[in-house]
Amino acid sequence: MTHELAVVVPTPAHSSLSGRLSYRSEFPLAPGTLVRVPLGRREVMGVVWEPAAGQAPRSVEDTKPVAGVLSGIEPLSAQWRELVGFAAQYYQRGLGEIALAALPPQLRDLRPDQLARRLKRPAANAFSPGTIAAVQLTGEQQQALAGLDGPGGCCLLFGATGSGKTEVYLQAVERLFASDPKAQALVMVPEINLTPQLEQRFIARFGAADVVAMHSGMTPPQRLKSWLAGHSGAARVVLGTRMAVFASMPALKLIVVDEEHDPSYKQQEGARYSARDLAVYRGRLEGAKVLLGSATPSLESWHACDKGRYRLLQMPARVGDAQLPTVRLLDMNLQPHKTVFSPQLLSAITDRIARGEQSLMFLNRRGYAPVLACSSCDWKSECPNCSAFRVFHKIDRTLRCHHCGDTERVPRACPACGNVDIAPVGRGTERLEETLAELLAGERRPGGGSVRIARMDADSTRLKGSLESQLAQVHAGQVDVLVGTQMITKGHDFRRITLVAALNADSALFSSDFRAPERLFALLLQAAGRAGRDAAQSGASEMWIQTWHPRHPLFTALRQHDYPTFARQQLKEREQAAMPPFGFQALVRADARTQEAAQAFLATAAAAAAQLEGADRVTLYSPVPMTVQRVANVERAQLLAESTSRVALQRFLAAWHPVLQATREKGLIRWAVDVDPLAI
DNA sequence: AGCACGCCGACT
DNA sequence: GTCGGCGTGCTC
Repeated sequence: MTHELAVVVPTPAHSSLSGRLSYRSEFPLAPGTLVRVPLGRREVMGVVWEPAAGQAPRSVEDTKPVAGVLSGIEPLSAQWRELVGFAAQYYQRGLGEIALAALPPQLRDLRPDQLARRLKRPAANAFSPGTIAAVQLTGEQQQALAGLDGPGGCCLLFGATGSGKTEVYLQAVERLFASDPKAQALVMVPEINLTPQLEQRFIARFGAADVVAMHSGMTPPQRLKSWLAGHSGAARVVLGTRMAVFASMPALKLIVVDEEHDPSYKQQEGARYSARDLAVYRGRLEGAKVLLGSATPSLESWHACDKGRYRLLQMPARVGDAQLPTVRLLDMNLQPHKTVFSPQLLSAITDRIARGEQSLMFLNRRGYAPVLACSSCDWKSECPNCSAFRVFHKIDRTLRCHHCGDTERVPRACPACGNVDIAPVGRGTERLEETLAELLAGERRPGGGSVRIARMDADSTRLKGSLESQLAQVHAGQVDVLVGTQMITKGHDFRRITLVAALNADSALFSSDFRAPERLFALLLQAAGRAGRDAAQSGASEMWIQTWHPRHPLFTALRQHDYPTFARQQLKEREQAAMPPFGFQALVRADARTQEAAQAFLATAAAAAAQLEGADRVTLYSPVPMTVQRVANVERAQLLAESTSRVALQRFLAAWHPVLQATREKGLIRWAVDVDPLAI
């Protein structure tokens, strides 16, 4: 007997094949079964799905038979399929695109016989039980942990930096396992860099056999192994980056999203989903508790607490009597022109050096200088392919475009007029390191040696293992001053740092992006959180901000470590402007040969949208070029859609999708919808 | 996305 | 006369 099957396969949303395809099989196959099917001239992996409601099946002669079944693997659960279905619908992507991207690549790439061999290989991890016992919780931590048991599925753990959120996560998982030995927990972190240290802590507590990691830095065999361990239930803790939100976990009972405010949870290319939002949805779907943690929650989550949708758990104090650092604002209007390090800051640094303490200088800009310019003509180091400047990297004497990767040796003389006097404009971490080294050249460490400065950014940590070794040097006290980008502000538990300084915070103050203040506040508070984590030194720990706008309300709130006041004020502004979380947005982005073509495509699609369902409740703005208008010789434009109703916006986007698909424009390369965009 | 087919410039 | 450029279109 022949069975009709609906199968999702990896086809991008562009083609009209974004839904289920019909195949036939001699045997009935349960939804969730992994299969290989012929598609055009090739064979791809697919997942059996439930048939689409109200879609007439194709005639049998139009369908091809399933080519093979991955029989060694249990079908994916109904909840997993529902999560994928929701993500595809909400973020306007193909079912198969999301489903297949959520599976380990080796499942797709391995030949059936190779896969069978992998499945037979015993998952025999040497049995190594956790060795580190739970530590005694503070009163606040105990209350937070107890609060998890309250009503409602989603809690926001609002805990100061250094308040011991990780220990709460650990004990929440521990208690879950005590009550249900089969239960599984999913723990998410925003960045790959943060997985190793968290993994260590979880392994120390629960043993290596129970904990697996899941992130894009792993090799394909590792990823397959982790995925299978989660899917079979053998791994009780899955720890990973945003991709882990789709991990198949049959007994999922707890989801932790650490640093839930972090923009990295929102994918910025391909399927632009928010792993944090999907985690909340998944929690409801699976009946699992969701614990969002942050010292500076997203305004979305904070607002959800205001509305009673999430429960707020608070831990304002640091563990072990450690104090939060004193925030000091340094008015740059009172400094001589072109001051980089004010004398006050410099003396604060040298004081630390004399005491054998460490300082951290935070500047969110890589390279030596963002622009190189000719002093006699108007030449600047523009990228030939992008509407952006190439950044001067002095270390290897290159000009590098941070958008398209274009790299060139620094010219000896101005390429336009031949003048040899071309100079760096502005300052990145490389130059900051250099300037600081000059300023501190005369200083001595307690032992008499010269001051040691280290730089940490994406360039200095590019090689595998260099991040770890650099961190180890800092921890071992071999560094006096650490200069770096936001990479150094996240998560790292530096014990000897008592001074943090932000050197160019102002640029974000007057950004046109309405989320810029929220991001800046989070970034600065997080940076401040690197100081004084050791209680013995925390009393003298400081966060310095050099600014031209010391009276800005953002800094006033930051000085008090007062996130709630900041959030209240921001939410008020957002409400008045009907911005998220009070309004809902989606962007359509278009890439084309010319800017005109990109905008024409958007304009045509917008004009055709007027008649659609829900169009009266959605505002469509005019197409505009993107901030960086051209990248790698592709022109980019975008169009904003806004509504006060999430449901109306969703309905409209669903109706608009086929219109966008049918819109033809010469020179158009691709387009994509970005629902709940982080930046506009 | 792949992978075809399809119609125009520099090579054996 | 062919090899190959990437523009357009299809895949149950």
